[in-house]
Amino acid sequence: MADVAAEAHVSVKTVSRVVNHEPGVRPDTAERVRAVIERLGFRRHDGARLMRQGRTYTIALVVEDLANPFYSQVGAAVEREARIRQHQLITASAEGSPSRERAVIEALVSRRVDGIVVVPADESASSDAVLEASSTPIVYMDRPVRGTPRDTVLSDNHGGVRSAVEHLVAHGHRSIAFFGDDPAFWTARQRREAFVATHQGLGLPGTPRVSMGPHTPASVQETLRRWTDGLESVTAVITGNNRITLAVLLAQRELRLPLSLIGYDDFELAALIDPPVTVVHQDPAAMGQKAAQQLFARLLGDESPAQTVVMPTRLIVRASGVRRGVPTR
Amino acid sequence: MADVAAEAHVSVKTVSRVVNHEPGVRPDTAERVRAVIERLGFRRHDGARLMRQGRTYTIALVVEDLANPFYSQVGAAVEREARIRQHQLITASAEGSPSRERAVIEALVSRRVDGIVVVPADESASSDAVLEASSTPIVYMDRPVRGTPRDTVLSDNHGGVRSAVEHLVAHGHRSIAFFGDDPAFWTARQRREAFVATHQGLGLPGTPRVSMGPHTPASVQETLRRWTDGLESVTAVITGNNRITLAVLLAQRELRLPLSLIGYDDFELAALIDPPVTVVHQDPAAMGQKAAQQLFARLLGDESPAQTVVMPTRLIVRASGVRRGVPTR
DNA sequence: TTGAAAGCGGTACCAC
DNA sequence: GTGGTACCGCTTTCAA
Repeated sequence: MADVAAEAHVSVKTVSRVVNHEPGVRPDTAERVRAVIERLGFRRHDGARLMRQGRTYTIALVVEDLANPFYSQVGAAVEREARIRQHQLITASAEGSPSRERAVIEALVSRRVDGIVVVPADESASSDAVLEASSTPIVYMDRPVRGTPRDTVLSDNHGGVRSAVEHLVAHGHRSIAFFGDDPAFWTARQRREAFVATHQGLGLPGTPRVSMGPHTPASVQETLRRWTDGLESVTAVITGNNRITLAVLLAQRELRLPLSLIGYDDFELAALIDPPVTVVHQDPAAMGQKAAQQLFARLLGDESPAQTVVMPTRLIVRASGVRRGVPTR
Repeated sequence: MADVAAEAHVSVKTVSRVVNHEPGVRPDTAERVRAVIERLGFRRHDGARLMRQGRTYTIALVVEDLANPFYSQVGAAVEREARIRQHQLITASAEGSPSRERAVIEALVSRRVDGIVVVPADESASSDAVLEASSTPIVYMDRPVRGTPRDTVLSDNHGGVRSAVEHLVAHGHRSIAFFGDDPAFWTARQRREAFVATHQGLGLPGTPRVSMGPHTPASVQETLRRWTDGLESVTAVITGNNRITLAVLLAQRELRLPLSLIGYDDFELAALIDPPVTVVHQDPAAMGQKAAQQLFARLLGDESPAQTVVMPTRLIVRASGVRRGVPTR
């Protein structure tokens, strides 16, 4: 900028005015400056500018794994909200490790990102102190953290599972089982609780049959065999996520079990499986958008108390939820 | 930092030394400084530091759409390489628009990112001048650009299609058709050319049957009907990407056509479709990793001529490639 | 071992 | 309209 100023015989301040389209520069001066800028190939150094202004116009997204479709959809939505507002998005994976998450967040705070959206690795809010000290706005997604209330965007796990159970019951199922993910995950526990509560609430017979992860293809098969081997055979299964849906589909095919099935999370070819798979759809894009909007509201000065938003799920009815008769034994 | 210095009765330079673990500070001085840092909750401002050092320890990835599984896998791989090297990753979507891509890249250059990996929206290298002027290293992915040679990481489109055709021929197919994507895309044209070339190279009878996009479900059905209606009915189809594979599967089911099929790009439940779908697998993670490694090599001073790397594809054989008999008419 | 001062590349503030 | 200068928060350089 100093070079441009010298070359155009004006002060740096005037160059700055031209670059930033500030008023109060004579058109011919501005034109002369612009010509020099063009000739020298000058570009404003945003780092310097932002340092002076104290804002980086950058937000960050911290997730477990960017390649996971759920997170990548969240990422796309957050990036979009950022771009609309002339912000950049830094994405970082914590690979499910709280310590790595903490390190990542500390690095982001050191960079003075304006705000962070994070899908926390656990409920410990391990970087709370750092964030508190730096007063960097943060929005949690998908899972809440303990301690001070924070802005949080969750999915309606309870409602999602309930809609699945009700759909199956409406189609005549009375013996429904649940395959959940590792109970180390908050969402997995939520869905399990929702299943048990709905099971009891609807007065279904017997004790709710539940199998929590981590699962292996072998363990899924074994469990399915057990559940379908006997007088009170299970007639329908609800899964706790995508991966488990896949495992159950495979096991079911292997064992030739005509079980009904409702998966958690939609997947691209759900309509092409035979029968097409009915699923509980969480809307990751909507969740990401909501989280970003909440974050930007804070950046714009919203000082209201931290709020938790629960996003609705939607049951996408295909065909796998209808009664398929008693399993062959 | 000035605050810390004042509080610890040392100069800012000494604080700087402590923060950066530079030698030449007496242990007790360092300890005193550390105590103050702790008490004041001081964090080094990386923006200021990086400005002084002239490097941002940040790279960027520009793609069409982060939610697309191909790109999100690339993104995860690039982020991983960045994280390993203590860099941050800024991700940006250009939504397939060359002008938006240009704007995004200009913003990144203004931020002085150390380097950029980009999946270009078209072949025009629209931001070439900007990048050239700023001498920001860039690595192109998936598609080449015209003009000055640049570091580029491509997938072996020709080999991928050839392996598909050969697989079908090995299973007795002689009448094979190709559903490509919009020829506006370089990869779509590559794959079409590869199909035609292989078709002729293997001496298959007749003119290669090819339908290029953009496709709609209706157009795909119509084309399939035409291709299977007559004496020289097509017995196998190769698709140009994921989306088209899906469209063909749907149309095929609708029309009850027992066509063999090989899809381009693997997808999660390919093994669960009936019959399980054989696909040409490009390895997006490997491509992203390679591109990032190439970029970091440049950042470390590699001055060798621009190179183009072609990553191999892999045919994942399931069952949809075998002969399924003459279509019902 | 420690510190003073210049400077990175801009912007804020105020004078002219 | 335009310019001078302090300053953002840190590192670099060099002197003490």
